[in-house]
Amino acid sequence: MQHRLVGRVARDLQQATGLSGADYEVLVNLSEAPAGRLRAFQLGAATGWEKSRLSHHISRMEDRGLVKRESCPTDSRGAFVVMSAAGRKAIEAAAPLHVEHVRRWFIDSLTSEQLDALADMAEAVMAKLDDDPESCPPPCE
Amino acid sequence: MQHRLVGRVARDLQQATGLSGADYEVLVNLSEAPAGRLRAFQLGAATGWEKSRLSHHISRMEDRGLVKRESCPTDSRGAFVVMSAAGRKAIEAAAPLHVEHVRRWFIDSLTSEQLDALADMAEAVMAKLDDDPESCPPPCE
DNA sequence: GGAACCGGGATGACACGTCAACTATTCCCC
DNA sequence: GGGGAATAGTTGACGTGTCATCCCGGTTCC
Repeated sequence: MQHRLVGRVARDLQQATGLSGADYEVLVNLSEAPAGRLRAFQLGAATGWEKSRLSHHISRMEDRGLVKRESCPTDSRGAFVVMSAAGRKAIEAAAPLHVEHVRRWFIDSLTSEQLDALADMAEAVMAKLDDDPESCPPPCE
Repeated sequence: MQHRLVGRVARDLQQATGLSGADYEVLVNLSEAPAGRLRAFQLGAATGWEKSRLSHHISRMEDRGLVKRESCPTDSRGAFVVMSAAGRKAIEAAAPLHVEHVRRWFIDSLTSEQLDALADMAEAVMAKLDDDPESCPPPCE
């Protein structure tokens, strides 16, 4: 069901705005940052992605003109990811639609008690994953 | 959380047995079928995958020797997917491990009441997705 | 000062999924 | 029985995600 739900919401978003779920997540994070710019590693932390995935995705988004890369003056190996005007426009168009879709397909299907219960479950599973000997993928800091 | 959980279980499975989640699903379905063989469309229905995805995946598994394709005598456009000896061995090695991992990371994190509640939620969302008028590309307002 | 090491990031190869054609066969109905 | 729709499956292009590897600048420590 998770697969179908996410697939559905992603398709709706894609069709309506041309943004993938990943694009959306990147742009949301950038739009919440001062001046729409973040260091790549900060963006990685915010999304929980590996740096490799992030780098690839930023490249693709750069090709489509949604973001730009800028070098960092204080750490010359670093890179900023900056939202372009097109990126800003895209996220502003997409956000309300996306919220509405999630509500329509997910939130409205469940009662608020169910949502609370679900949050508890997610937390329980995450806790289990966290205090594992060698589970490193997301929170290695 | 779903992403992390599935990722974790898949990595464990991959590392221990060399099978991906998709491989596993194919082999489980084949192993439950008489003679370890199914028509491609039956396998598609069982997994819920599109035929294209199935075809691609079967090709990859065929390259690795886990399954074979055979043509169907009664419908010459059809194809059987048959588990090979290696495939049988792989699934028999993987199944108990996989069950144990799912239990460890998921089932044991939750109470049985939570699991029941989760099943209800999944059903509710699926029902909503099912009785959709195929929400048209143009936000049919 | 230089070697070893670390952290930020890029890159290439590859697995996976989806979409859009395309082929080939079978079904159905006039 | 002949032609169009439906069915079964394949293929190619493309976007996405992971892994391993490399590069390069900064730190640390001798």
